Amino acid sequence: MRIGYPCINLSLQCRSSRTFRLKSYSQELMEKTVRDNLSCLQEILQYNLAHGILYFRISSDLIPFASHPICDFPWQEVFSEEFKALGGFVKKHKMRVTMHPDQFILINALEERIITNSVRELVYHAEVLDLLGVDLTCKIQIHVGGAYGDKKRSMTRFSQNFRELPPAVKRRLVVENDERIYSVADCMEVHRLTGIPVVLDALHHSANNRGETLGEALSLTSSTWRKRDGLPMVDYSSQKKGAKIGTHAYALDLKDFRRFLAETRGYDFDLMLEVKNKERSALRALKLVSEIE
DNA sequence: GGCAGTCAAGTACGC
DNA sequence: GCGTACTTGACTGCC
Repeated sequence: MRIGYPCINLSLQCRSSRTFRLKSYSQELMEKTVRDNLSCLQEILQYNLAHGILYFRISSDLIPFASHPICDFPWQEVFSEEFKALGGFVKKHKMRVTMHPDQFILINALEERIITNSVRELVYHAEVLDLLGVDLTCKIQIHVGGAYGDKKRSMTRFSQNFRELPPAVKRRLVVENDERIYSVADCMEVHRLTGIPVVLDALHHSANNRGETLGEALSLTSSTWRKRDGLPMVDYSSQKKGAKIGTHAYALDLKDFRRFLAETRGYDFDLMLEVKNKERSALRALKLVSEIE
């Protein structure tokens, strides 16, 4: 099991997700921002290696406005060497990097415009991973999307639109269960229709399920990962006490995490800790896991 | 320097 | 049909 955290390292001063307002766009600002973001990503990966963290989610803001029509900056060519070096580092140390485009990415939308924009954004994500030169275990994780009043038809639309996606996106795309609409069982149906692997989000599962235990859900989702997809991906976060179900806690709740480990014993997977204090919780989780083993 | 409002993008829901 | 909540970190304007 590799343990990771998303996008930001709070122990470091730099951020790999610096952006700017659309109104401020210029090629110069774009170049500087991307250069700084890539340099910070290098710092983060070095920090991770030094601390035994081999799993990391790269921020979608690495290249701001990459899929926006305003972007006329050939970042792919300008920074190809930087990407190659970063990817070489990832591969050399057997790390896994993934990406998670946000809620606006909907390939089952009703409006053609939304699908077009989503595909552009997915192509950008695939470009980043391809430029790094990392293998197909490095995934792009999205949710199934909206229900639009008819979940079944919306799932069918997902699978139909999935078939039309560029191969570079298709081979990296995975779906994650969400806390309101698409449960693990729904994602399994999407898997049946498309063949794509399912990421299990443990907290979402606790809020939205059909009675499966966590272990049963993990057994189901694990079966969707082929050898070339790598180990199954699992997202875990502690529920913030007293807050709405699904709200991420500030720090890892060790008691809850122990229970999670007990419930998932016997399965191997890579674990993404979606906790606000980021790498600090990842380090505590690593320590706990090594003590148990 | 600090704070509050706002930011490319969407859906769901209540009125 | 319209406004608002959802979630999140960072930018931006204002004091």
